[in-house]
Amino acid sequence: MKSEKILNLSVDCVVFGYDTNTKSLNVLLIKRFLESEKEILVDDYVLTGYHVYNNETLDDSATRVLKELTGLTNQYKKQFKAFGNPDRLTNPKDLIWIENEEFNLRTVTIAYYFLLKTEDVDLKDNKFDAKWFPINALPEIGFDHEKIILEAYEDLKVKCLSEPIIFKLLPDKFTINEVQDLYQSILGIEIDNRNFRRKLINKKYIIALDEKQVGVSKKPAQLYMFSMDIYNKMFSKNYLISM
Amino acid sequence: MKSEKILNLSVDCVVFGYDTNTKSLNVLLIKRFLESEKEILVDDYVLTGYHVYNNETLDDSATRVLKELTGLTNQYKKQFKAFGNPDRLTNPKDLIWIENEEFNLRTVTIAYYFLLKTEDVDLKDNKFDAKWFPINALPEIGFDHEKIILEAYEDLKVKCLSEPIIFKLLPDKFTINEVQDLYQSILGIEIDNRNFRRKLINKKYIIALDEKQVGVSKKPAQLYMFSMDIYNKMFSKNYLISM
DNA sequence: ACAAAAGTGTTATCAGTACACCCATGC
DNA sequence: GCATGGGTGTACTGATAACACTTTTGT
Repeated sequence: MKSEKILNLSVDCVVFGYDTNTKSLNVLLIKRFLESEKEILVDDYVLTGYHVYNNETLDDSATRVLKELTGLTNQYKKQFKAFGNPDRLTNPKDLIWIENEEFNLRTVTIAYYFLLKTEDVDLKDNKFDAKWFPINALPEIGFDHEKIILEAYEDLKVKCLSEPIIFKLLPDKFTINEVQDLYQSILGIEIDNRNFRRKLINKKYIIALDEKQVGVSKKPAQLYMFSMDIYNKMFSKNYLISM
Repeated sequence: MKSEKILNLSVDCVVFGYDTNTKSLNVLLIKRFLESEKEILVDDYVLTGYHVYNNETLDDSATRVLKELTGLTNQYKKQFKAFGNPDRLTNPKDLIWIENEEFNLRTVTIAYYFLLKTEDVDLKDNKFDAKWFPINALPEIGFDHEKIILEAYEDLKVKCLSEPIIFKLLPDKFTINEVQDLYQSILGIEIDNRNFRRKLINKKYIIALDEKQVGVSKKPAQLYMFSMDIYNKMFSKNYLISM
């Protein structure tokens, strides 16, 4: 089977990263720019995405797209929804853009989100002009990609309450306060520091290291790591009905 | 835009219903049967599904498919995953079957599940030979549809813990014990009746009616209903981090 | 010595869990 | 009158929530 693009099928990837300095949850977007002789026709940002090839799985497709953008593989990935409204690519700007690409007008996209460590991504000389944007300060966005981003964000909010995926967004070694800041950024809430510390430190899969922060200009904090092994052994399925 | 099938895109619907008598969570499947002169070529069950039309949304597509099978509209519906492995339709039996249909070999299906009241479905003279099967006693199933069913079931298990979707599976008027039985069927667990009653009756959106069961051969139970209005007004988003 | 962020304890309240018997009804 | 499923109360335990000050470090 020859490797051919499926013209009415794509994957789009919402790439989330967390910046521990600015304490903001960011999305990685690529630039879309097109001008004629006298005017700028398209100038905005979109998700990274591409056609699915006829001989690859949807998951592989998303993995490939992420790799082309960031060079990274083996990142946390979740297929969260398919978007396929007949009019999803029919804004005037999008129509102009599509003329230059091999897209079918009616394309269904399988949307994924990725969670990764901002520090792992090097955007110097990125061939797509990729840039991080805070989830709360998105630029002008093309296609229906803003909707896709917001639905990914909703899914992330729900999922981070019940699964330890938050650690995918943090460095391997982190402080308790960094975890708290991250929860606060994602959920948009305030959390009591004392209660949060106690709760987190009591988890067996949160391991205190023999290390403290270095290079900080104030009191350096204790570092911790997350152990997926221990977490998995704990069978953390509890059937708490809380509807 | 003329209404045309998109040959490499379909929706498949996992239809869940609950039988309060047998206390089993059921899935509605349709018969697949094909024979040559001398042998039976295909004889199993599959999900109901169909191509997406080029001028309809994915949601509309699923709604249409459900309506053709059951006559019902306005049922609870959730798009939960896309399935698109290149080899998902390539079992020998499936290849024989596909010859008779207009399917592309590489078809991506957008999978939905529906929750409805078994009593609302009339299977007499159903043109697809549809039949209910307990989720724990599925027959031989074609394509990759068993996988799709099991993933729908997993999603349902998780979702019923945090959202009141369980009532979509029950009659409008139900007893506390019916709700308990349903949770037990879905989750495969035992629940303490006294604790469960207290918890449920204390919810403001569970309303005791001025009615009891009729036509039962033992002590008739108090009937209750679920109020979506009250539930919605309660803003039940609580940010309990329980990972 | 000072600024900044790290780190620490107690109490009150609520929710979950475990557990065994009586009651109302239809037959 | 009896079999069947419906319905009830209490005590224990663990988790959450509210709340303010001291400590450590780098500069």
